[in-house]
Amino acid sequence: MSEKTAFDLKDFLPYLLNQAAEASSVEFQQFYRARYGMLRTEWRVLFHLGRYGTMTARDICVRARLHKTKVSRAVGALEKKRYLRRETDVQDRRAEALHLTRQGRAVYDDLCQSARRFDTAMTAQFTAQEDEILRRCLSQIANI
Amino acid sequence: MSEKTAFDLKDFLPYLLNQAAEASSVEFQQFYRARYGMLRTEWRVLFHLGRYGTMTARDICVRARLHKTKVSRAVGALEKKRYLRRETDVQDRRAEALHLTRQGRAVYDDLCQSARRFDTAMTAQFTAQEDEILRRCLSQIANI
DNA sequence: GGATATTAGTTGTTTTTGTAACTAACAAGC
DNA sequence: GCTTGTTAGTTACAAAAACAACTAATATCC
Repeated sequence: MSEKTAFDLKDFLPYLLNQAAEASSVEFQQFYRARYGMLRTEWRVLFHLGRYGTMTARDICVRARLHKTKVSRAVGALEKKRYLRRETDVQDRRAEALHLTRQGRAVYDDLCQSARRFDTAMTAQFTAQEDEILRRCLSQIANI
Repeated sequence: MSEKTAFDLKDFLPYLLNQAAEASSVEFQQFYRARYGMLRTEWRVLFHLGRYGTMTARDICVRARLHKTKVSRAVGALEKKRYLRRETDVQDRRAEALHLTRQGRAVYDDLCQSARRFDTAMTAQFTAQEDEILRRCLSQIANI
């Protein structure tokens, strides 16, 4: 009988995680989309270049855990917006080093500041202990 | 300078949430996809009908917080798989009451059991206190 | 040195989602 | 009754994601 296995979706951790993730992302997503016409993957790529410096698309794939086609298209879009430039590696002419332009860096700085504010606002509703546990558990689930 | 605003993605709660949500969903998603050819929205709709009984598409929209086009398509797909049937309401001929078939219920039971197992396995890595706080925080973020 | 395998990145095609416009049934006001 | 507005659900079209096949450069092995 299904009575035996009945449970609520709110008791299902993946569901809770998805709902929370979606709710937390909507606002910030609208922000960078409206302001810079960027998609999520583009923001992720921009972030990695801004935060960790020049690297190749492949490096971004590994670090950001994104598929290469997603990265390829995001890089193309960011290039078209003049937020980054590519330079073919002389050693290995398959690879290209990606780096932010001045304009790209300005966008990165702005988005980081906003992200900070978002994070701070979210965190404010929890105690320090809750926040610590929440982040630790999430990191563990995400294998970060 | 960007030094001032530098922060890691793992300090950004929406990012952590998304990574954790994705990681936690992948396995279960592959499961119901491989086994029943279902998409996430279909599983959500099936779940609501199984858990809370006959209702209209609109009810599902409200309860599951899904857009009506998503529900409409999921209902169509589930109907094609013979997991549910619709019956036009005699009072209001716009609305249709949706209910699971015997086969649909069997799938629901099976998926609920699996979901339980997934949840239990995930929870096992945390202490009771961590689990309690994690779920409470997530519910709060998700506005559930 | 040349065949074979790998790797970096792109492009094309198919699914899935998002958005908006639509039909049909009902409700309210006059 | 008839205009106007609202609601349930579908459909058509555009945006985005997923997947597979591709090109070009390099590495490996004999």
